[in-house]
Amino acid sequence: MRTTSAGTAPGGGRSRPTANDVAKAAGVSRSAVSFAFNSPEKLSEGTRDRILAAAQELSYVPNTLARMLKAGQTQSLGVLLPQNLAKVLENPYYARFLTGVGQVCDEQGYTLLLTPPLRDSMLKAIPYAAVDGFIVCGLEHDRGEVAELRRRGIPFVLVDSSAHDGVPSVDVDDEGGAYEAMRHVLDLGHRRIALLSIDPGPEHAERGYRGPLARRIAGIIRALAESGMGLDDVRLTEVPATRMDGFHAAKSLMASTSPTAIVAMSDILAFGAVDALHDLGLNVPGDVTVTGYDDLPESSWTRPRLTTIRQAITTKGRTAADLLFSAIRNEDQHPHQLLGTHLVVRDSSARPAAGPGLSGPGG
Amino acid sequence: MRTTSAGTAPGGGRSRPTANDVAKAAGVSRSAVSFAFNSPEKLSEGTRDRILAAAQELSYVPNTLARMLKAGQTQSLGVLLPQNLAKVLENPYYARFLTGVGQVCDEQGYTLLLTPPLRDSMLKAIPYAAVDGFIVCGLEHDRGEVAELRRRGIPFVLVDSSAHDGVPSVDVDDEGGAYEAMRHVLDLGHRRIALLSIDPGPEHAERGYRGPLARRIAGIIRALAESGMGLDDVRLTEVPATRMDGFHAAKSLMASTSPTAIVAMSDILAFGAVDALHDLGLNVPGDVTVTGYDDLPESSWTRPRLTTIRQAITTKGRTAADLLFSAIRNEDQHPHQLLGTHLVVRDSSARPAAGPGLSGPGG
DNA sequence: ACAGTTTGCTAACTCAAGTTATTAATGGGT
DNA sequence: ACCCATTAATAACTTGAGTTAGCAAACTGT
Repeated sequence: MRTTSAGTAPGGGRSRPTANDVAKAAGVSRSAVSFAFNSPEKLSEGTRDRILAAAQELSYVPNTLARMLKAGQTQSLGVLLPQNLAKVLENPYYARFLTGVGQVCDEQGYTLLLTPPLRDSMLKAIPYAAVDGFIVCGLEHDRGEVAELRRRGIPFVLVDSSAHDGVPSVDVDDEGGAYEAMRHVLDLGHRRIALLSIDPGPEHAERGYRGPLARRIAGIIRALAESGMGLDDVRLTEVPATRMDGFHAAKSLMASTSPTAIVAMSDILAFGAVDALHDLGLNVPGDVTVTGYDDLPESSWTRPRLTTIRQAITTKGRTAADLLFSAIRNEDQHPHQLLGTHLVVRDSSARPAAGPGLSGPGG
Repeated sequence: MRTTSAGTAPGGGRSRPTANDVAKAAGVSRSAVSFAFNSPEKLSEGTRDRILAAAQELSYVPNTLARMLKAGQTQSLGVLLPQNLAKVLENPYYARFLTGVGQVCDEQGYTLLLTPPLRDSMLKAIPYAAVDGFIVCGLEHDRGEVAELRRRGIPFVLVDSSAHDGVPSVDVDDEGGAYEAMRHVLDLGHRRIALLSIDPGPEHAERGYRGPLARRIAGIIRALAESGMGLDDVRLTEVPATRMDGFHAAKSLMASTSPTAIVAMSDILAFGAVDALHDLGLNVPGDVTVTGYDDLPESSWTRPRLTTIRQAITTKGRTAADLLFSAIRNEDQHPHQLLGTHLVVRDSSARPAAGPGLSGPGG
């Protein structure tokens, strides 16, 4: 006994009426029913009205899946995500990225299907997504997912991977961005520096840094090298990219090495760090310099306004979606897009209080 | 001439291989191919391996839509939205709501389909969403969309509507929340009050306030009435719920009536108002009291920390999704859920500077 | 050696549509 | 009255799969 709000059909039929039921009710063939909806000019006015009346009576609506199957398209765009929906949706970075994707979907009249890993596997999630194309987030080109998408013949675009031949992708100049951030802090004269970075996940041990994080670390190393330093000369902490983790990491950082500057690989982490420093009664940037990465909208609202690396996250989403749509339409287009980054100096960075005095670039 | 990355099939076939192609290649019937994947025990080891080998060779994968059609389920949950994807995704309120929905989807192994209006019509969007159920946001029960969902026999849950018989819904005690916010400001002694409210949209003229906004206004009126005031005694401004709009509205508000308190119907608007007041060199709450509505996470990070009305947005999303899943599973459950609200007093509200001195509750 | 069971596979049906080829009935022209 | 062109509707095919019923061959028991 189901107590669903359904069951309006006077015939008392259990399941939804199909075109067949309408055909029977109107005394015509099933083809005629289809014509009544899709090519009304092929039927006489009388028959058409009779069919539509019967459809109305039975409250018939064509089945969405069947129509998609026949049409060969879903009017839906998929985003293959590396994390759970809850994690992704509470992350402002993804909010902005998806906004960009959403802008294009809005223009094209497409829906947006968020596809998180199924039982911790992105690969397993793919067969459950009925979409015309995928935007794949944070995945290397040599992963099985790419092969799977190839076999399926579904158009796709990689985001935040490394540019690779034959695989369309949208990337950001992470190396340059991280370089600029570290260069800025070094140029200000800081030498006791903490690097607040993002946890590379369990695969890191076997594979090393991958994707954007690998490029950022490379940029950091380049900047340090220019000042005669190496990664070993900075205090490296890796935590998940949440405000809370940034908060706690900054606290334990201050308790141990007490750096004069904290270079965070994400604005969220930087916000948490600023919170922690305020909590300790320290002034930013008077006592400690903090820099972020991403330039989220919040970064210009916080006090002090955050010095950070601007990457056009929304543009990245838009570009990826544009690329994907031209792939879906089979248009030829340059498959790689590289987006720039640049330093935005605001109020959270300054020279160290009692610094060694040596400044000037090009150390 | 297509230059897609597809086309691995040695046969040179244009489209993706089907189970039929595999059957031909392996010299068996199509049924056998299906069995090889879904009930391997029904086939002899040799045949099964031969089929799987052929499938591998042709890089065959079962079609997602066809499987969904036959199975009668999509493993996907839909959210029917009243606004464009871009607008929704950049709105922190929705970010939190969808996080709640996402939590449940993660547990259930479901994907999440965001369905914005198609050509400005939520109704037209419904047929293009292949989902097992819908969460419908910000819609009254008497709208055509509800009827359409009924005809389709798709389970659904309304959110932010008004509780109504037979239509499952999740609602928040908006009347009580708005009452508390205004009560708090009145109790502090404020009498020159501005109400910074959300633009009710184009339908407002013919229909009046609807949904949560109607209830909030009602709560405001109740609180005012207790102090012998009416809506006419406060300055009412209605703008879209963005930080920028809050900023500009507060500026023009201060230029005209110069209220001692701004009661905002959304935290976002309150943030913008605080920005504007700081910009004018005014102190919050010293010169002007500001209260918000929603209690977004940001509200406890801003300086001053925002006095606001807490509504459990994430819980609302979770509850809606839970309700929807039990509807999908045909379990009987109480179809209405009402979530409470409560005042969170932080640092953005205080007695007016040179106020009339009269205080005490129960005015 | 023959009846009875088991194994292994396929034909035919199902999900629910859209589309092409074909037939039956009508209308017009000579 | 007969031929042709047009119209109106249907049968049959297509999208791509999963599932039941049933048939042939091989195997078992007496």
